Amino acid sequence: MSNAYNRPDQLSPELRKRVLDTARRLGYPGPDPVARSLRTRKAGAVGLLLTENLSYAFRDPAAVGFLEGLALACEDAGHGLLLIPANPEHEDVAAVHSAGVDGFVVYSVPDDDPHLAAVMERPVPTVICDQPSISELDRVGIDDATAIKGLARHLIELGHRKIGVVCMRLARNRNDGPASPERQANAHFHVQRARLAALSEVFSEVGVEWDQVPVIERFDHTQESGGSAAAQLMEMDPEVTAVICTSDILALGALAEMRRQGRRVPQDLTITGFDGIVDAERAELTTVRQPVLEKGRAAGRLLLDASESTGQPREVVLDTQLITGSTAGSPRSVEERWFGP
Amino acid sequence: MSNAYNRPDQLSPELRKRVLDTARRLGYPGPDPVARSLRTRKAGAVGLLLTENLSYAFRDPAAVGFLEGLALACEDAGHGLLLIPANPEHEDVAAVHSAGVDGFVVYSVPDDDPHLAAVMERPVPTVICDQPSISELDRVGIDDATAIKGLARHLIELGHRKIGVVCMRLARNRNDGPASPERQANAHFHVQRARLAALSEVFSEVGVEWDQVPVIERFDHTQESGGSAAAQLMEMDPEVTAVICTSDILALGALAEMRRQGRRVPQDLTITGFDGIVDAERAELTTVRQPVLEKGRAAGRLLLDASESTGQPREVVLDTQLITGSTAGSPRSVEERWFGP
DNA sequence: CAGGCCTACTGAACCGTTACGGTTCCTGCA
DNA sequence: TGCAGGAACCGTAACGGTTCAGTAGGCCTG
Repeated sequence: MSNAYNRPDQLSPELRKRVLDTARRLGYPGPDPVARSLRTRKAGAVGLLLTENLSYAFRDPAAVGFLEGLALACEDAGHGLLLIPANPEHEDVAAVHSAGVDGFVVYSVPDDDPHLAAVMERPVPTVICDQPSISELDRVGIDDATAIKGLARHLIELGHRKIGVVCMRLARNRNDGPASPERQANAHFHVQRARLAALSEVFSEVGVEWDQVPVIERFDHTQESGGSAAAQLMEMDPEVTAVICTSDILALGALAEMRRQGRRVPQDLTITGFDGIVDAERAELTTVRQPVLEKGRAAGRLLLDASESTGQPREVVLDTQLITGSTAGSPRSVEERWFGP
Repeated sequence: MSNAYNRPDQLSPELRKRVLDTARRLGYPGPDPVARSLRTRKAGAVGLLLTENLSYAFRDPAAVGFLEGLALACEDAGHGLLLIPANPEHEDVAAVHSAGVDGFVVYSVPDDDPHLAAVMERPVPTVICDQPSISELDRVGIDDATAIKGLARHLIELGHRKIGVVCMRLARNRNDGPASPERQANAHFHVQRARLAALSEVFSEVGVEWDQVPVIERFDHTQESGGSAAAQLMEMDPEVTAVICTSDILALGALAEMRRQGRRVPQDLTITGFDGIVDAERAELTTVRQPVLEKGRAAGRLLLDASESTGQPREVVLDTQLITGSTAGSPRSVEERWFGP
């Protein structure tokens, strides 16, 4: 029966025609993809898990770039891309359990996310991107420590010693405000943890005590969050000369808010970002560019590549690039800052 | 067996525990989603078909907005969103046949697309968005004619009579250049056809002969296309005082190219777009805003709403809004244009 | 002419789950 | 003690396609 559809060489043309004709006459809608999937154990789709509302994937430019790359890889392999609804509020893992996919790409979820646990229970290949650092799984990412160290050294060369940090959420529970050193060290988002640790390391080398460095955390990843976090930071510690943000979105928000408050950037205050999104380029933000599209594509390739025979988990580490824009400059002395040059 | 997983109320807690324990011991990975789909006749996912490379969905801001809205609706219903790879070059319909979904959303495909035909053969509900106008199917869109007529009347009031048009692809075959009236009338992209027809109607009312109006078509929907199309247009007919683009992307490209050529907008030339994307706002483009996110959400709702009992195909028409930016002004006389004011 | 082989086609088992009906067993009431 | 009724549990039949073994018939060869 289904031979007529899929294996034209296995039967004579006239029988095939007869079968197809009667099938049409009977209103047969063609082979059922689900039944085929069950039998062949192939779904022809890749599942994407990310720990935000689904629509977030389309709001964050970095995520959009990643998705574009992933879509590219899927397309090459003729696979579909299934966006899995994983609301971070509800711990409803059903969507992961009911996703008919040949593998998962996990993007930017905390290492204690129940959805991630559910994915790992599924007997399909999985590629982790950026966020959780799980040793047994294939992984695509950047060297966060090295990347942000380059940025930090740049600021140190410019003369900055009084710095502050604005970072993205560190754990699944909301904490909009200062993040204690413990919270930093125990962060469930590996990327944020690595960046903070690297900053701590580099600045310690030049005598900056990390406990004294204000780190403001924001749960929501929006420009508004960046703005309010920067405001909170400057209120807590007005002597800060440089605000390091762990994402461009936050940095752009901080930039706008600081300028709104009448501070000149970079004369009065240095602001830096991370990611290298298009809007950052437009704003001439000093930042670290990471190849988001390539990241997505690499993740897809890793997942769909059949030559995964090696039992060893594979790892792809992509290069980053320091972008010196116009939002970082030398700090002015305190007198200058208060009384003008 | 699977009762233990899905129907805890049907059996006693200790049996459930025993079953689950032995299941784990035997390495049972949990109920198979594909088999469940087959049995329950539900896939828990919505398929999205669009006639571009998959990654295009993430490059065009209007498409991204649409996707965000669609994702929102899917999320509410706990459904996944499956992006179906439908390469417009290959007529490979297999991806449509093998998509395990409960329904399709078709976005912006030509009405003679083989993938669309394949979707219609599948016995699942389908919602059309914007592009193909198929009478039997549910549909979400805007009133393209009315929307662009408002824009056209605005230009007419400003005094424009010598206009040119830059439009997106009109059919599946590539034609980068002038589009003949026949090609316009036979366009397989309903939206483009409707807009051109509406423009023709309105300008005819004020004595403009449509055959004389240059319409430049571009296959690729990029800013580069918009720029080169505008250049070609002005070369063909230097007396044109207003370039109407059928998308913001094209308009932004035209704007950049015309300014690069030294023309002042709007003093020397008026340029308008369509869609109302963020970049257009930033560029103060005169355009028509359409609610792309709402469109996606409406499509999702329509598809997932069980109350589709009425045999009648449903239709949602969303409102649009004329945005008067700073890229449209009164035309200068020919003398002024050549010799300065 | 008989035996063997190849082609065209048919039938049945299996993929893993859910739905449903049937059986057992226990409790409560007369 | 007998019986009704319900809760708990179990067995089995689909769901629809793929695959593979098996069969019939035709053709070639010794």
